[in-house]
Amino acid sequence: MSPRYANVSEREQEPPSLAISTVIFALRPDPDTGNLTLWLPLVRRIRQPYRDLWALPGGPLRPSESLQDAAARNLRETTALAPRYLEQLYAFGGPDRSPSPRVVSIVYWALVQPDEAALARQDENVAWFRADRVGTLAFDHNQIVEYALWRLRNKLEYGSVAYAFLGSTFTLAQVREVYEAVLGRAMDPANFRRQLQSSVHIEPTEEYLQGGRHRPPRLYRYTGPDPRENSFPSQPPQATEH
Amino acid sequence: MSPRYANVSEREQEPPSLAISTVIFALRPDPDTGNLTLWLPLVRRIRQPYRDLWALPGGPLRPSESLQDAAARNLRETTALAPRYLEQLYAFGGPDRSPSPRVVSIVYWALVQPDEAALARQDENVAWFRADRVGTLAFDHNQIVEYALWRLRNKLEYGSVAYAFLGSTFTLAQVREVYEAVLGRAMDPANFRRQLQSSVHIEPTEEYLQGGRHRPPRLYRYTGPDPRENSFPSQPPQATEH
DNA sequence: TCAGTTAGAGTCATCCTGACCCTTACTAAA
DNA sequence: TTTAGTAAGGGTCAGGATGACTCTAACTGA
Repeated sequence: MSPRYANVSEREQEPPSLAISTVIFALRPDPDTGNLTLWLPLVRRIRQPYRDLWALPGGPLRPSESLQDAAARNLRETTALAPRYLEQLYAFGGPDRSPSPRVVSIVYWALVQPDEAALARQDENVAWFRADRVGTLAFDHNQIVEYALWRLRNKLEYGSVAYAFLGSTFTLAQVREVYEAVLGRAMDPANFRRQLQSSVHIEPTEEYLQGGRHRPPRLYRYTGPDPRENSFPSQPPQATEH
Repeated sequence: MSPRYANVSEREQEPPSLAISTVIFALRPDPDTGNLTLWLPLVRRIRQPYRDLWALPGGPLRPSESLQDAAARNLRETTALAPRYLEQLYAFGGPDRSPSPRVVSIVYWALVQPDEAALARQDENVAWFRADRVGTLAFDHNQIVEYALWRLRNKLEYGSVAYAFLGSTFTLAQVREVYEAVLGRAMDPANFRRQLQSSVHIEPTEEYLQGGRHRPPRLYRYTGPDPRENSFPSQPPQATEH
């Protein structure tokens, strides 16, 4: 590698560059237990620094695209996925998070449906990892994944993010599985059902899921606001002036 | 060629410039009613674009400082304030949010105590506005202020942000005033007291606030975690490893 | 000394939650 | 055809939290 600057002070005159990265979450059955668990795709770095370590997918911001568009494109290019949910996570910009030229990363996080995730590209340099077993990543990406997990769990308890993992109709047990996978703990099926049904954002259909081994469960449909609207840009949560 | 981007890198682009801005909230008595209300300082733009309009304080990121340090410095330089609470709000980077050269702004929000706020610099080009009456601001700063207000209200209901507005000891009525000012509605004093006391994060002292016109209230002390720790960088909410 | 006001404790009905139980409806095996 | 097993989905019950409200204590200023 050729040094770009003769010394430190020269290097420090250079403005920090800007990059967009994404943390992509999907639910997949654990190969051992068969339970749904959280997975995310990582890409192998093919150059220095941190060559051969795994890292979050990312890339530069193009002149005419918004931050969110850049994240969506980036995600599509590395994993061939079109996520249902895409939201800004945090901007990471410590002066020492990357050696040599300083990089400020604006990180997005995405949720994809299991069937989509199955179609994701996967090769020598793109692989899926269990979210709690990613190993040592390049840069500060371990921190970023931890933070994304924390945000995901927080958001789940709050609102309607769970449906971003699911299709247009789903059984209540499927919603419960999403919660159990993300929060990492079992939940009482009866109480969970009661809570969901008391929520306004869900609506029973007249259809039942056939083909299971037991009593066929009713299918439901999500009718609330687009889950992304919970964050920016959003409707003012209460009219502050009339 | 040395790597310019932390992630999968592509060809180099014309980089958008990066700026740090801050939304600074303080509580001040309303000049008309005397009730505590939310205020924030704005600076007048002295050059194009949006010349003579009010805007959020902001400035560039220096090479060796972290994003948070840049926000703190920026805040100190424009208002002479050292806030008790400073947290990242959002990164705004739409391609059309600023005419001509594209600017990506990483926005922080700060909470300062009323006595501090009274010391803030104030001149022809720096003035305080009621948060719900800022008028038309430069760039997309109206959106940013709206979003910061929404986040503030959300965080308040959740946790321990209120104490960032207060000194080291305070009466329960003062905490209630903070809530009423931020949420914009009156709260039952008795129920509010009960809720706060059931919270673990607060501790009675042996002192009473003298000099009032009525029965002297007991002073309390906040003993919970630093309110900033609720967000990133934070303790892992549950130990995922070990 | 008294009127006014806030501090702070307590009451009560209601709602939400977690733990638990029971019936219904289906499949697969006997 | 019968029976065992399991998930769906309905329900009960006790305990905790919440909102509306009342009552007494303690101080100041007139």
